[in-house]
Amino acid sequence: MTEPKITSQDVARLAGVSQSAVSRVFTPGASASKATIAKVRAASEQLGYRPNPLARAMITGKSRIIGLVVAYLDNQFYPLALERLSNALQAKGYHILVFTAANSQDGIDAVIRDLMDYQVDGIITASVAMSSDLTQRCAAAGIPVVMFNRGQPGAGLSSVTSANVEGGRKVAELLVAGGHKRIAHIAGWHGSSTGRDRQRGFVEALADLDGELVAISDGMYDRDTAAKATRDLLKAQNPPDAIFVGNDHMAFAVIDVIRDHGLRLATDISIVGYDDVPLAAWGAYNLTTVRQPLNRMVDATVDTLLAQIKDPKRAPQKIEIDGPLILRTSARLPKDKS
Amino acid sequence: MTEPKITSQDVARLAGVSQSAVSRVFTPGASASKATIAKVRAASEQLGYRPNPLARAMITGKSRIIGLVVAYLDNQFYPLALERLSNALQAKGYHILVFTAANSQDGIDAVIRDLMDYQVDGIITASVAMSSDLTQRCAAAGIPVVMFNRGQPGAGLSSVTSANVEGGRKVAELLVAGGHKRIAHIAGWHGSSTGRDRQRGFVEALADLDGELVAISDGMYDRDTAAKATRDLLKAQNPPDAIFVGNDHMAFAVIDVIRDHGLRLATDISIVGYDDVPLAAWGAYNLTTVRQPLNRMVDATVDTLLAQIKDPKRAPQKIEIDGPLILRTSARLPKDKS
DNA sequence: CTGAAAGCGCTTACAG
DNA sequence: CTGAAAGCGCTTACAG
Repeated sequence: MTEPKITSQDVARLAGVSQSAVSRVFTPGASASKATIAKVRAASEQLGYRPNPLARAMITGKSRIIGLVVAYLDNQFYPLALERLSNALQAKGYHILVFTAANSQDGIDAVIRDLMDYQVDGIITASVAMSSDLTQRCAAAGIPVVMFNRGQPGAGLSSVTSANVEGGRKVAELLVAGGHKRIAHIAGWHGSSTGRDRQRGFVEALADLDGELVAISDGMYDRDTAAKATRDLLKAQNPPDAIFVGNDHMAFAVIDVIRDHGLRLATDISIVGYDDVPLAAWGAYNLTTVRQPLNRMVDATVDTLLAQIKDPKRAPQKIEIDGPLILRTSARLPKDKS
Repeated sequence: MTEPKITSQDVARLAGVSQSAVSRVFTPGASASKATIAKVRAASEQLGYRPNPLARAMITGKSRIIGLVVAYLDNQFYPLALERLSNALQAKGYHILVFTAANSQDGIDAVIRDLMDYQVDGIITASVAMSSDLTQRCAAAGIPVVMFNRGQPGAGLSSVTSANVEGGRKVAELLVAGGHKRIAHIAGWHGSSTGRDRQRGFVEALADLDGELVAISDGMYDRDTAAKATRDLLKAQNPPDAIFVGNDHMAFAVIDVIRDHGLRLATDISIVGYDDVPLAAWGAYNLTTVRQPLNRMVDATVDTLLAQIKDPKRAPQKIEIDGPLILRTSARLPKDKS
């Protein structure tokens, strides 16, 4: 019962024109007379013809497909990014081939190779790093890549992040101004530029301000790891009175543990996160955090990628977008602000 | 600087065989001698050849791409479903073309048409309904569709849901057994089978048990709508002592409002959700809810879809998977269970 | 502006 | 088992 596929041949026959004429009518920028256009449109309508994008892709080398590699979908930040990225790209007429990747280097490289086979016009990696080998292969294949929410040392790739060093610094300033004396940090994964940058800004600013940093550990962007780190901190003979947590997702786990111990937020211990995901604003957490301006980051990502697709010679861009500190109730405020 | 693409011609030349021989080596099931296979593999390795899936798709009509349409990414249930679905499909060698859809009928139909153009081998819609017109077109085009977490009256499409009617019933039984006297329901969107089924099971069971249903409203699967509905309920001269909320995502909003009003969960008012997303188990909410068995639902979805791709004449299946009530602390327990 | 023709990179009968 | 050839559904020089 499968309907036969309608091809440009069928349309040509019905419209009484050549197959190339049909193709031209559907190719933006190609020339065709009004009469031809009218005949072809009418015939297409009647038959329900739509050009086969696969055939088109094979010739032009442009698939209008963007590969999107994403991980950490349990952190609310990424589904939201995926949604916005997807909408923005769809609006520009692109389709999105999605890969969910565990964050192992082998897995990611295999995935990107697959993507390249499909002749994607560009690749966005969200929360994921690429090996420099692969980076070069993409460049060699002429496939632009932009990393979302992650940077990479060399100059090979475009990336869009928030101003993470600066963000870490803001948190240090807030905590010191709030009079905290024993400050700890449960960092984002050390394997990510994002985690390292936030930590660096935080630690440097703390040193500048003579704040006392009592402990640092790697939370791996993981709830359980962060929870365990928190329990360890609270077990100490002299527990911290503030913890800067590398992202909101971990900060929620930290808060759950804190409450479990009967401690009061802001009063006994202050918690600050990073991202400002929607959940951070919900009543149950009310998390003080640094906002990552998601919409602006997404726009920058899409703009950069499309610009590079349009002009393959365009140099990779490293874009950093500043985000504000959002004051809520999980951290004690400085006297003059409260 | 763009590298030229390696084709089967290049490999054939280097290996000293015909282009068809190269193709056969890469086509599972095609016959080739050991010697040929060895020569072709060696040459491919050396050149870094990988067959072009687009060209292959054009001939075979099988793209090994599955279209995935998803909405409501702010509800934690769906990103998780997306992740699992994506992983399961990737493991089977499929690629996933993702569309995020607002839940408007026009938008979804357009999206599915796009998907069909790309000759996807199958379509999964998550949390989204399809018009019967489109359903027929997919059938006519021979593209199997399975709806995830949503059913559809007619017999046209496969669907995988949890046992929603039964789930609603379980909640009614819990609430009545817990001695609640004024029970309200903030339902899932009436436009969704899922929302309607849960409500039906709940209302019917309540009637059977002589429970008093004081109010029903449509929460639209939306936080703000649910929050407003809750405020309205609490404003009444005689507010409810229990609310069954159509999914966890809305239940979190309901709980935020309840606490805002200084009410104690389970003591003053009981809240029950639906889904059992991870957040439901976190300390901040501890939500009593009906679990949707995500992994089993995903497995059933993938199995059904692949079976239908393999055998296009296979009849559509409507699969319902039972999920348990998860008792936490947001709802008062019956005496004998507490 | 328009048609005939070549070709994108493959798979698949068809002979041998 | 293997090669020559046709063809999937398009785009794009090339003439006219």
